Amino acid sequence: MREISTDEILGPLNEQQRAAVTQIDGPLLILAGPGSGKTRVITHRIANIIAHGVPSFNVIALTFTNKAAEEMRVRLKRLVPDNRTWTGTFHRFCSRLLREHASLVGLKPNFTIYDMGDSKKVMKQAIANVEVDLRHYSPDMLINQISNVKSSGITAADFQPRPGHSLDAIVAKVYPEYQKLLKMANGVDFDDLLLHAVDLLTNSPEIRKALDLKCTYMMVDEYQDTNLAQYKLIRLLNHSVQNLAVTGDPDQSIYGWRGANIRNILEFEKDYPAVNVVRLEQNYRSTKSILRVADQLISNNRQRKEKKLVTNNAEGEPARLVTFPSPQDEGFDIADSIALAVQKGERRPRDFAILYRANYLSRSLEHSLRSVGVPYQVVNGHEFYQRKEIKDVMGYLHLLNNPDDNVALERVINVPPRKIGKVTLTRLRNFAQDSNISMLEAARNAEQIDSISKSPTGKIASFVSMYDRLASVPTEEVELVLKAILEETGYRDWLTDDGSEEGFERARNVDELVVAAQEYDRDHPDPTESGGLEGYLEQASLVSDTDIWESEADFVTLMTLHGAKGLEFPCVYIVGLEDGILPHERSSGDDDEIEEERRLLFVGITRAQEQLQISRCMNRFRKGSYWPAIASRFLMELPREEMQIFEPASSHHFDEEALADSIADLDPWMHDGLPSYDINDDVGPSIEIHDPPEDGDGSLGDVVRESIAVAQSESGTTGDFSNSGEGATGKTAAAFPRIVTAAQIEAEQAAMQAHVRLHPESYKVDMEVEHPEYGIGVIVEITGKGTKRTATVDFERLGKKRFRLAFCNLRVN
DNA sequence: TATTCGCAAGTTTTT
DNA sequence: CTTGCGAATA
Repeated sequence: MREISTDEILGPLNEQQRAAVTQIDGPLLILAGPGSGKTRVITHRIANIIAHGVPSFNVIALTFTNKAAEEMRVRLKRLVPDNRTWTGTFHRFCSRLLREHASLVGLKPNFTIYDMGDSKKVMKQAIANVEVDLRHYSPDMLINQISNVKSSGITAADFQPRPGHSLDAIVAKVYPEYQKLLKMANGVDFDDLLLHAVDLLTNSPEIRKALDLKCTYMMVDEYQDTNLAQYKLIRLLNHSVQNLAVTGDPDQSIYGWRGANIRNILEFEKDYPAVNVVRLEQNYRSTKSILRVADQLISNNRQRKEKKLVTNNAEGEPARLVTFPSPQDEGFDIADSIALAVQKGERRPRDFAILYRANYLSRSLEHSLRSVGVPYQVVNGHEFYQRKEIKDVMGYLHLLNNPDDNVALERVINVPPRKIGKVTLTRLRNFAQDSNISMLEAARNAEQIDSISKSPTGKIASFVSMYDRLASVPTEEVELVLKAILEETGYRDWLTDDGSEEGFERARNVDELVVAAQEYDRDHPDPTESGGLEGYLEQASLVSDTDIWESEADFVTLMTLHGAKGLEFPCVYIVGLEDGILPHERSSGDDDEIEEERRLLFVGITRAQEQLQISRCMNRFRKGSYWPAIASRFLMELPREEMQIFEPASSHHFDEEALADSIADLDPWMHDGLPSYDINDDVGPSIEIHDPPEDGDGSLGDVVRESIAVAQSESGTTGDFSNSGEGATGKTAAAFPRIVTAAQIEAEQAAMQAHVRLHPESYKVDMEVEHPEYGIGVIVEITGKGTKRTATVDFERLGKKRFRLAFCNLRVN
């Protein structure tokens, strides 16, 4: 191993950072403000520990996201090229541990990790099985409650309902049943990964001790986000030796709703009395003015460890506080200003991030960015894996890897349709549960099940034999397994059978999955080292949304405030600062929850390096129509006197009722990404915030696209991230963000020019129109208005059909 | 008994 | 818009 010089490790550090890095033994609490070089401290500290003779494989670093783990791994490798330090997420750590000792917690090593949707199905089944009265609670509330119990490290056997607590009483019944079903399916949910690991280490002292001795130096990142189960896990692994260093920032604790316990960090000093506390307060990220905004906001929180934020960075521009009439204005204004900055050559798309409280808020922003021609990526990780076609194909993979996976079997047994229906399935399920075998096993013996009549038996038998043919395919290369599935089941052909555009879209997604599998195989050639089917499935289950973010590519980033934690951008827009959105209406209960929402905004603000704009709208689309929106209370907690404030001009002829009407009529247009006409025109001019771009001569978009093309070709050569090591995230995950490239936008616009879809009022009788399915026809009658405006079209081949013009896909040549 | 169609309801954050 | 659920239909 190469000798690392002390200079190399300590040189680039400030005094506080150095204090954290040079402490090797004993407990250490690093309170790290945003942008304070936390990752640098962790990696340099590990390097220092190794430099002092500790074998690198005795050091382990736990993070929350794969992205953070990956970054740590890469940066550590730069300092200590051939280290064998394990870096990864809690969940991955536990998953590894459980696969090794599965039988000790009643699992088999090939267990399935269920996502939320699948867990929900199991939960519904459990609820049905125990016949509880759910009149006063929804399944979602129950899922939540059980998740909370699990996050506290309480197993089904240990659970004690509080007397007189009706939800607890239900949990006491459903929780054990839910666990029973999971166990039968050889599956775990996310909470189980932690819970079972804690269970394992608690009940197997030898394993606990061995692991404790192996992990002699432990680092935990984002400690403020740990829940009780994670806390227990950490304690179990720091029993014999307490060389534990945790980093965190109570002001950035934003996962309380998930069971994260801010107490863990606030009381770390009580848990480990010998602790040394280091504060990293020097900020290297943001301008002074941005930092003051963050500081003043967070000072409204009572539950916190007082912490200063100081920086030597420039004063910078004042932050901007803007009020827009509507989300359309908000979107177009942001898109325009980004396009302008890119056009002038001041910025590149990747310098910008637009952050919001909830995913649905990205819609109008996407629409605007498209119209203006700015490439963007929406970081919404599970979206891809949540698609039906992807879940179906993954279902087959899961069933092959884990034949007990009943959820997967129920998902795929009749997809594509094999004429095996609900009733048959229920009988199969009941038989399996009664005989304590898997549903696949039950299917093998279908002819012995009295309740199942003759005709479905044959269908089931042919499904089973198809499964057996697939099961004979070697699982070392995921790509081959995937292709065999598509071939054998005819799934892909079934998608495109009806010739619809949607079908082709789905088939493309499936193809993308095959490409991802290819890449996975390439990056994980060794089946024993997380390669092969099992490794692939595990990784697919444990990717999160920020993991999927492409930092190298030149796109504007759209993501939730939660997703943005740990990242930084030169220019940040935070949108939707409205009561009910931020703070969110479903969390505006007590002070604690308001404080968490405030921290969420604090996280958003502190992502910004140079420019920050916070905005809100006076109207927001909710429950089918536009409603006046109230400004977020947080806006009054900002240092308004030093910010640039923009309100709509008073002369602006703004008629709320007319706006609501006009936009309600237009709503279908908002979602479908077809900017046939500019909603702005109906609303009136947007407020003047900066110089409006030159009138529409089309040159703006072109210039933007051109500079984007250049940027992309540059990043293509420089941005090759050669990730060796374990490659937890790897490129597989990187293939899935919803990216809209300049080329795509161009193609779309070209297509739109060829076939133009019109405003509902613009269609006239006798017009010739084209429909994607029915072909060419002539409008013979038009009635109604607004969204009810309906045309009757006489098609050459199929005769007359009626269409609601606002929704249909009729185009004029 | 499976499939398809129509209608109603609903949209926080995520490992 | 999307998803899920129930009723009609083949």
